Amino acid sequence: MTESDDGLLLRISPHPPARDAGPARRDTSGRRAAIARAATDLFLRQGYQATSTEQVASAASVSKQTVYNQFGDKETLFREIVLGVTATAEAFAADLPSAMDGVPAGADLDAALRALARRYLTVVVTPQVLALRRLVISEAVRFPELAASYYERGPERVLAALGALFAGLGTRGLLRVTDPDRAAADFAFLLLGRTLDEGMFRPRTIAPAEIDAAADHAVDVFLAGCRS
Amino acid sequence: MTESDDGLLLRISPHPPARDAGPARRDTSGRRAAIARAATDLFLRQGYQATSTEQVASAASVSKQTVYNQFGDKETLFREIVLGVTATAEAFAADLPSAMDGVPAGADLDAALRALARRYLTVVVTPQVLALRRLVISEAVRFPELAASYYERGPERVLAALGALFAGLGTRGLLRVTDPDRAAADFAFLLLGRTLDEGMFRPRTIAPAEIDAAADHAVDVFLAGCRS
DNA sequence: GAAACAATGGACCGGACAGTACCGGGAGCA
DNA sequence: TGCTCCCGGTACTGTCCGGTCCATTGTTTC
Repeated sequence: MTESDDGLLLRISPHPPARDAGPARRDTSGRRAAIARAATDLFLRQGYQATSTEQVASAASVSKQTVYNQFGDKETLFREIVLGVTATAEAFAADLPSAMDGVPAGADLDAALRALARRYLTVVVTPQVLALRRLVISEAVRFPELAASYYERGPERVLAALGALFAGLGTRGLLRVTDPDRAAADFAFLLLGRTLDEGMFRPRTIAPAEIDAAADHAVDVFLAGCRS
Repeated sequence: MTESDDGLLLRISPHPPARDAGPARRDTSGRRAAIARAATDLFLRQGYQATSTEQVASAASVSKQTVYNQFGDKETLFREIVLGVTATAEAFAADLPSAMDGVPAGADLDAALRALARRYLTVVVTPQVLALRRLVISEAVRFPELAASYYERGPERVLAALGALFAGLGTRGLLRVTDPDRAAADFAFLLLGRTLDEGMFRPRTIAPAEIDAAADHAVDVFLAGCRS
């Protein structure tokens, strides 16, 4: 609670869903955002069960009643927080397909893939992303529909975008791909698998050099299988 | 609580650590094992926080006091359960290196790798293994040393055994490997990545045909990179 | 057969926490 | 400026759960 890392994009809707009619009487949206920020920080660091609504309230410099007025109950708050943070992954997935539109020749494909791999891995091993994964997995039993929604909007959407990307490279003759979706999964898990898996159990900081090495290696192995 | 799937190996020590001196007065080990079985089932299905010691006791047809006499407190019980189930993975890892000692020629390498991949994937997507992973990840914040221990004895040990296997195949000239550990991670995550990742968020049963297809594909891609 | 001993089991305690009731005070309106 | 409405803060309630206490029972030994 001493410091909160605000490097995290928040997509919490600034208006409470119930009372959008009528003029805002007070500084409602500011408080709501403050609660969302505090809750995001606490949930990601401590998990759902371990954070009490009182903790959220005091971290947001707000009373507990305000939290309940804004979000209804703890489960709703949690859902909004998780979906809000998940939006970050959606934004990344949306950028992926366009990332390699400009690749002209086969020689540059290598470099472009390496750059893409580096960007991808860098985002995924972010402490916030790892913490979100841990959080969603932790509550997958209690909130199965939330876990499914996260997977769909996050990892699966990224895989789909990657598949579309590879399909495009295939039709342009730059890559020999029979099944773009499988190729996407191969690429993704060659790249992320080890780091992501270890990151679930042993939090540690990944050095940039390590990221570069992993990205280069993944691209090497991947291209060995489907260079055209 | 209606039924407990007992397909899970349990390696809980049948004797309480404190009183191994003196003759056992009652049916101590039986009760201890029953508690361990019930706790394993409940922890894997519901998680640590959501299962109360009373639930464990009643599922084991035993009183709460007996649980506390046998295991001290809830945290100790949890640690023993997790380490006990983890022993399953250790047993698998111990079998891996010897799995391919008898591979004679290069033609059979393909088939042997496919069989290995199929066995590996089949074990890892077991509901019990997935549940254990989810459980350990869930409590990684509260029990960091347990998470580290699980990772070390489970996934990391399997990767090390796989690395040793590939190193052996390399020296025998059957495979072209520069870095056996990296090759092991590549193989493992090509094979498991997608299924394992999805399994964390969306519990579903994996059809045997799906396992075969994934195993064959993983071996294809892997061998494309390091066939000698 | 009896006494001693230890584990057992049901009742119990203290704390934590989600959610609520009620009152004070500030914002809009006349 | 005064009135009204509604939001927010404090204090509270009911519940659940981890852990403990003590009477009881079954076992072992003499």
